[in-house]
Amino acid sequence: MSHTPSIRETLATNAWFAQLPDDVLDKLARCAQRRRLQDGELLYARGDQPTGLFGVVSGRVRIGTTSIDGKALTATLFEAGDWLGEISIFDGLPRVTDAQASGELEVLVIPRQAITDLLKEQPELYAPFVQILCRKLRMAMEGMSDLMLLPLSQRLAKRLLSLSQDYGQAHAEGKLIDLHLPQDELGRMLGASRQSVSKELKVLEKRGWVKLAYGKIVISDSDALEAHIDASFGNSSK
Amino acid sequence: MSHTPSIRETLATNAWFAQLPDDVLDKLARCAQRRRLQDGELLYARGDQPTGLFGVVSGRVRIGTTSIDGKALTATLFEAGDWLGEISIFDGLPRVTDAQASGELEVLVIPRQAITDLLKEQPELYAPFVQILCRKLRMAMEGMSDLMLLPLSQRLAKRLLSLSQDYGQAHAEGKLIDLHLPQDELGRMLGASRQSVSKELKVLEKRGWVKLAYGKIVISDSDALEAHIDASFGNSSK
DNA sequence: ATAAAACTGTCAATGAATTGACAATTGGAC
DNA sequence: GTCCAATTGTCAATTCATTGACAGTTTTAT
Repeated sequence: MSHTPSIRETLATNAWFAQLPDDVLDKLARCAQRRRLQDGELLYARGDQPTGLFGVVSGRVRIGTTSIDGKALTATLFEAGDWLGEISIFDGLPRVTDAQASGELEVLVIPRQAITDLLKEQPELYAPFVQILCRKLRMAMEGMSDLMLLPLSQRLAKRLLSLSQDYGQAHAEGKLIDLHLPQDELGRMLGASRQSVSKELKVLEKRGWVKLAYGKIVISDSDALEAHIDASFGNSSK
Repeated sequence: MSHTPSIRETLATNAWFAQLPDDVLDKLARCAQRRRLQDGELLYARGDQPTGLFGVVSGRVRIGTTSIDGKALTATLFEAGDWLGEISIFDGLPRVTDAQASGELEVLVIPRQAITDLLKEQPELYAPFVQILCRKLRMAMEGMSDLMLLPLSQRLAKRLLSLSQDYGQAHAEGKLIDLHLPQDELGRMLGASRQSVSKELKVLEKRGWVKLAYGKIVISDSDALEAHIDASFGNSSK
């Protein structure tokens, strides 16, 4: 295998960290540690005291919760380059969600202390964190309103488009989403059962908007999906 | 009527602003303006460019969205002493929600420029804002997971408890919630129809946990409600 | 190459919530 | 007081999604 990047290098590859001044990066790199996890292992669990901020080096982290009766929900998936765990870092309160390795995972951990010290010294570094918090807050609010106001069919279309934007690869017949993302995980992201997701996907396929394969989805007509999201029901017929 | 408090005084009555240094408060007070709105008037609408940060002096603000087909959702209600509109202030992006006066409303407006200038000069003032953002983010995530995982009956119980904590007044038979909060508004907060809310409320009443009256709700057994929230279904029978 | 595991498609039965409709009640305006 | 508007209670019909079950397919591990 080739050269393993140093912690300092890993930090610098992230768009968000790259904007920080060099000396800050050095400092963070010095207290950061690597950690490896197996598939399914928990980075942290709901209710845990906050330990640090995590950066995904390779692999994927599933952020979610599981209710008493076993029902699960997935809020987000984080990939290489993403950072997670800020909320508890800032307010010091217990974790709201579980963070679980989905597949082999390698993360960088920056201890909470390091972040809070840094912010005390250079409070102007709050600014970029505030941007992140705002973005997450917007996403959460939009997700909530979608959940209340849109039927599954439209939530699915929306999620497919967003996945194709984030992870889509060019492909002969459209944009290919080739995450390891089974329908039942999609269901957990949408607040729906695996069977319902399967059914709705089939509908979209029959309309020629997507193509389905084992573990893969190709978005072949994103314009149509886009239109589908905005369509209210009433105005389609009559 | 009695003495109308100055803007400076109004600011100081808020727990959050009161923790700011005096000179900062003076500065903010100088650029803040009062604004009065009629019932139903919009403070801002989804998609608007951000203008300022709003503080409720008297009355109530309904934060929500309305979808194309007229379905509405209420995310929060803000009362006197609450502040709203931070997200757009920080990231400069358009409003995600509508903010609508519910009843007569008086607000204080601090222009965006004033906040951003202040933060540039004294970035340590980010800290308290970050706390607010974190709290909202936690609430949003919890709301989302409730929406996906809990049946209406439990979401309702949860909301009633939280309303009684925030606004409940002591009362002979329990804690009285006497907001002007019709069942159909409750429905918009819970992502449910007015009829379903009515039905579930009746169930709670029959169990003796709440008492219903026109526009009022008395929480008579909050422990039972608490227990109801945690109860998964499977384990009740069999 | 084969078996096991993971994933997908589909169906019938069930349940939960919506919609629309209407009657009954309450509060406030005049 | 009287009337109107707002709110509540309830029902039947319907839509939407869940659950459980099972067969078929694809991948992965050995």
